Amino acid sequence: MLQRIYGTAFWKKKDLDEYLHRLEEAKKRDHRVLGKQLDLFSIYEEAGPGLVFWHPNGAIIRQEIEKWTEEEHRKRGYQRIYTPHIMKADLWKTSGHYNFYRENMFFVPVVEHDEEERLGNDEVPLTCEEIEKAHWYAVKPMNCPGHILIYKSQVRSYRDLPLRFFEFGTVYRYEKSGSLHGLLRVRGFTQDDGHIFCRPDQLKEEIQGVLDYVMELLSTFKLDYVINIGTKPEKYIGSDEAWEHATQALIDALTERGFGYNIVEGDGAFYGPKIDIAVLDAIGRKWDGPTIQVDFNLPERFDLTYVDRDGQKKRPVMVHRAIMGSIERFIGLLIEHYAGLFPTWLAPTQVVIIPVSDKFLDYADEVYRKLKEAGIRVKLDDESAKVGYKIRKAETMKIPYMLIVGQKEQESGTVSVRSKREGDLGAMEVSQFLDKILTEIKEKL
RNA sequence: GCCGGCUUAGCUCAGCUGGCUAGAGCGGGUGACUUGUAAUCACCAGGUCGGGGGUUCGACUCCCUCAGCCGGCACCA
Repeated sequence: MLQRIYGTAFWKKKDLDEYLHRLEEAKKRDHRVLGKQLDLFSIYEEAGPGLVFWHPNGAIIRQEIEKWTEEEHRKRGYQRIYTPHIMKADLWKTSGHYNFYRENMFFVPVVEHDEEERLGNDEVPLTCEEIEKAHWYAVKPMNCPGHILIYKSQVRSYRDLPLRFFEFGTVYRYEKSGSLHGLLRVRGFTQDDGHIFCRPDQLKEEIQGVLDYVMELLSTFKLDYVINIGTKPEKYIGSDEAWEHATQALIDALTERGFGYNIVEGDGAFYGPKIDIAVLDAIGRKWDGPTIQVDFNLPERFDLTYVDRDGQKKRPVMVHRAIMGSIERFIGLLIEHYAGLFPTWLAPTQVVIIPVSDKFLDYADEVYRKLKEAGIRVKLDDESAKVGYKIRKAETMKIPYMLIVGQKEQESGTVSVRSKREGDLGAMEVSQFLDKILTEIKEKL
């Protein structure tokens, strides 16, 4: 009989202590725990593993991030598009996903059946016969084919390039059960997905544009990261010259911007080299998010062309890129990164007003209206409970600001400000507080 | 998917080697209290113990199986 024993060893007691401390810290920041505590999202056994339900609080965070992302894309010359969630299986044969990615895909059979027979029978979804006769759709695991169809919808001139399409593309992938992890690894997620169609000579500049955007994201959220370049794998398509050109474009783009990077030999996709940027979580684990991938394969498979200056049809280069990667994963990382205490612009509830007793409800309501009118996400805690209890509730929910109002404040027309970050800030005029918080929101502090 | 562990109330968890009507705290409801910077008190309602099957006089407890979760591996945004 064999008995397997697992263990983790440390050279010094201090290393072990640090490790244990880090685990404890990570537990406090765990996005799955905070997600429940802050009422952000949930996942249900009965709905399916890896499928996320965004609660009102989580939805606010997501919407704020999407708003920001959408605006950044617009500024950077992207055109927003929408594509369907299911498409015919044949399309995925053309794209090659059916062949290479089938085991990760969800399929939808379309069946003609006798409605009478089906009524009241939910035991067997499909008979073997029906499966044989069904024609199949696939739920999209990626957004590229949809973007490509739009590219192909008209003849493109070299003057049209680069063409940059952007979509919040929700995709579904049947990830192995053991790899699922809260929001960080799910089966249904939304990519901030974009595809750039350009001429080969535009490649480096386009990559730099994406890189600049990624850096804007990482600095806005103050995230730590590592940059990796994945080069030509053993199995690949496309000419060696094309690989050489594209890989060099990635390297040059990074070097000219002064970024360090690791080369991961053979880690490129079979269709082209890529830059992956891994974001670090609370315990230092790396999660790929931002990605820039050059693709020689799909333009070929879908026979994409543009008419060049000389009147000849030429093949465009395609760049797949995601800035956050997946919104689910990105928010998961943010929850851990901020330990649930979101910057004010993202906080689901930005301010809670706490009247000392019911006697001050009228004044509290007056303050509430003023903030509401200024566009602040504000709540009035009108429960007949002690101040200490209400403060505790707000602290637990990690609300950035509490405004305590009682006799003093009502008489002087002020509010007592308690900041989650800065502690007790004392009494101020409502307008003074508004200036402070509105600046904070605008500056994304 | 693989290896190991786990699954009891909305949440976090008790429940000894199988044996009376399965417990607590938080949360929820009701009432009282009218409160000054991290938990006021009392009462009440919530569970076919993850699903299915088996062993047994008897299963939350033992076995099988399915599902889900957790940790790790492998794979990926």
